[in-house]
Order: sequence, then structure tokens, then C-alpha cells
Amino acid sequence: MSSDPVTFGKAIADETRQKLMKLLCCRELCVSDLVAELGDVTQPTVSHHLQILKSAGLVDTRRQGKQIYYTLKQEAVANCCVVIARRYAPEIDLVDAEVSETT
Amino acid sequence: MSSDPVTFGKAIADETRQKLMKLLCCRELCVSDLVAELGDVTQPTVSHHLQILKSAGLVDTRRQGKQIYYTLKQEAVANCCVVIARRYAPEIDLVDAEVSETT
DNA sequence: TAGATGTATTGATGAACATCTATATGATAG
DNA sequence: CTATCATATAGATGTTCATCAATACATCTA
Repeated sequence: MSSDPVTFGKAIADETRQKLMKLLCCRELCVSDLVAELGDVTQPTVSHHLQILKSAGLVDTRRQGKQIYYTLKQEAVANCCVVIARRYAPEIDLVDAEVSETT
Repeated sequence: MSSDPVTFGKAIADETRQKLMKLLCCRELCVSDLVAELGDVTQPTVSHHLQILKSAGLVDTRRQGKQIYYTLKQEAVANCCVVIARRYAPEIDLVDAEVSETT
């Protein structure tokens, strides 16, 4: 159900999609909400990006009347991160890395 | 020093680059080694991908005579994973996610 | 210094992608 | 049932990207 690392990479390899992920992180928003929040992208473009995120298994959808509400699947994101870290950073303890976040 | 999530996403959004990352994960290899290991890609292509990984801060290089040895910076990978998880999965405990890895 | 070897860079090409406009699909209200 | 609103899809276009062959650059050796 969760995407492989390459698919996940492609999904997050775009500024607009990461903005959408941020907006959808802890709440549900419909497409027109997202279009309004972004401000500089058309509705078809937003729908297109949402489709890519959905194909990657990173968002859930729920229809309510005319609108379709999207939300980010945090568990899927976390799982992808862990899979990537285990594969490409097997000698690093993620809990330690969490501490050294000096960005 | 470590790359932002979009740059990281682009870096891992390619099958060949992830193969290189796997090969370089826990050891040093020079370009010709990597070309031989991959088997189906030319040397310029490998160099190109290595350059992208280097720009993203994911590999280190060390010159030894004619060869240049590459290795994966596991700490950088782990750091990117943690940054992404904190940003897009703030409600998920990574230690829990680590357990639910059922891939 | 000249040749040989390992790696990076350049230039070209086709595929993938982000974006837009226009249009189709789906759902509700009158 | 029709008009309207929300979203998805189709088609077009410019850009980014992966790849290769050819070549430049760097290092070692004889």
C-alpha cells in the first residue's frame, strides 16, 4: 500500500506538492481550498498534483457533496522515511539523527 | 549542509541513483567500480548521477591516485528523512513507524 | 615528456513532467 | 430536468531530465 522509495522521491520532488503536503498535514481541505491557499496555481494543476500524491499513497480522499476533501497520510510518509533510512542509513540511529537536527 | 526536502526528493527520485546509493551505503567505491556493478549504464551517466547526489550533499568523495572514491553520507540521508518526517508526519512517532514496517 | 588510464564535461536527443486552457464528469439545488 | 458549482481529464506547450558518444581534464608510469 505504501510507495517504494523511488515513487516516494518523485512524489516529494516538487515544490508545489510539498506545499500541498504541508497544507494537508494535519487537516482536511478540498481542492478549491488548496487552490485558494496556494494562490498561484490553477485548479487543474492542483488536481494533477493531488493525483500524483494519491498514486503514491500519500493522501486520502473523502467526498462530501460536491467537494472532495484531501488529507495527508502521515503514517505513509513516516513509513517511507523509515524505509529509506533503514535502507540507506542502516548505521544511523534515527533517534540520534532526530536530535542532531540543526537546520 | 544537508539538502532541503525538495532537493532530497529529486536526488532519490531515480532508480539508477538509488542503486548507486545502495552500492555506496556501507563502503567506498570508485566510478569504474560503480559502472561495473550497474552493468547497464555508461561511465558518463554514472558520473552525472554521482554529481547530482553530491550536489544534494548525499555523498562524499576522496581522491586516491587516478580514482575517485565515493561513499554515501548516511547521516545526511538520516537527517533528511527525519526532517521530512517531522514536517509531514508530526503526529507519528518514528520509533513506532519503524516497528510497523511490513514491506 | 608521452602515452595510458580514470573521471568529468559537453552537446545532442528523446522521454518525462509541470503548467495552462478547454472540456468533461459528478453532485446538488431550484 | 436544468442550471450551477466542484473536481477531473484531455490536449498542447515549454522545461527539465536521463542517457549516450565524443572529448577534455587529471593523474600516474615508463
